Amino acid sequence: MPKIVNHDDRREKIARATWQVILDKGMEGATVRNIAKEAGLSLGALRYYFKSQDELLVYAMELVKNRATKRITAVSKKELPPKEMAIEILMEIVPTNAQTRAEMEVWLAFVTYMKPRKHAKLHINDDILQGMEKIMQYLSATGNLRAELDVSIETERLYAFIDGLALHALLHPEHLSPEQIRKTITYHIDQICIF
Amino acid sequence: MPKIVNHDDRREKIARATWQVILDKGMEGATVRNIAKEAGLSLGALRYYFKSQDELLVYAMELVKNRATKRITAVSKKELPPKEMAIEILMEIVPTNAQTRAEMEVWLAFVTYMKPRKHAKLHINDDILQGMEKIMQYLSATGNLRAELDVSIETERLYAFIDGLALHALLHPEHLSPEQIRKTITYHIDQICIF
DNA sequence: ACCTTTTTGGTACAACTGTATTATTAAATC
DNA sequence: GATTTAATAATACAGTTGTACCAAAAAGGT
Repeated sequence: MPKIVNHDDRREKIARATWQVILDKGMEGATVRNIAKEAGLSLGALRYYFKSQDELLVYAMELVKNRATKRITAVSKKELPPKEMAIEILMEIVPTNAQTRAEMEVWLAFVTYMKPRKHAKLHINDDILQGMEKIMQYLSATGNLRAELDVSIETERLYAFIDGLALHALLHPEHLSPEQIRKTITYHIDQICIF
Repeated sequence: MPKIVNHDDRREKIARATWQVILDKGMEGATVRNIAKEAGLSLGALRYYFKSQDELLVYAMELVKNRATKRITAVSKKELPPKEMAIEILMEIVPTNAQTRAEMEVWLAFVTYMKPRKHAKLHINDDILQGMEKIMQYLSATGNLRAELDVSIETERLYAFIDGLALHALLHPEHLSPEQIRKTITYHIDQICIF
């Protein structure tokens, strides 16, 4: 059993370099050579940590997913009133800063890249949908949700609303400031809650 | 002034072949050779109609935009009650059939492809935003909109909601049937309108 | 018939792609 | 210190890319 010093750290560093290259040059620019150059490694070194390009891309995307999941669960751990809690979690999904914007940009590039390639299925959105269900359930259980609403459709509506907002924040960041995003999300929550 | 028989028709045919290739193999597969093969032309012939690949891609995307615009304006010409009119127009934006799904898939692939390439700006979303503004304005002018609502934020909300729904319909067509899409859209319109 | 212009197919080329292979260095284990 | 393994670098290769070029064909006008 050989002692491996920092194998996983290196893979993560390479994944980070991959994100940067995708941000700079798009999915087409995510070549093994560009990634190796960004990571400061040789082709051979890169190939040692990832046997193929596909393995590298999949790993990099799973890391994106894990990061987002971690951020969201961290927020959900905080002690907040139901409505504020919902708003904070939703704000964590919509890209508002360079960090989260980069994450979603990479994710979107990867999704459209993988779309015509059947074999690899993506389950990222399922997690977000589950999050929406949890939020609606939470608001309902704490008595904040207006009683006459259809929870099932409202979940779908919130899901679409948030992802659309995220898409717009990504494609037109100059037209949708973080303050406007928060205002719009708060508005929606207020509309489906009592008061 | 030489008589050109069907120059524009050929360019449109090539653009259509480009869409098909993007649908089949993604943006990475949209090579001049693949497109020429799909269109049944030689490399030289293709190059005669489009001096560069960029010119071809831009032309193909403008055609997508024109098609969508035409479909929507055609619906808006119909004589319908305000709420039904709004629903029909919104249904035209969300991809519900193979045709419109293909259009949006190509558009999304193109947008993410062009994102890191600064020079070319896309104005497609501006048109959709203007459409949302028109719908809200129309609902408001005909007295269907609930009075206490903030029209500005409601427009942004509708905009995000529809684009999110469109994104979901594209990425998870099995989870969002046309009937469900119509039901969700109708629900949203009902929520912001009187009755 | 001739000539001009449009349209096409074929080929060539330099650059880039993912992957494979090799030799060499650094590190760990005995 | 010896030896085994991890890690790196360099190079090679076959395939694909966008673009350029050119000769042949088709079409149109005179």
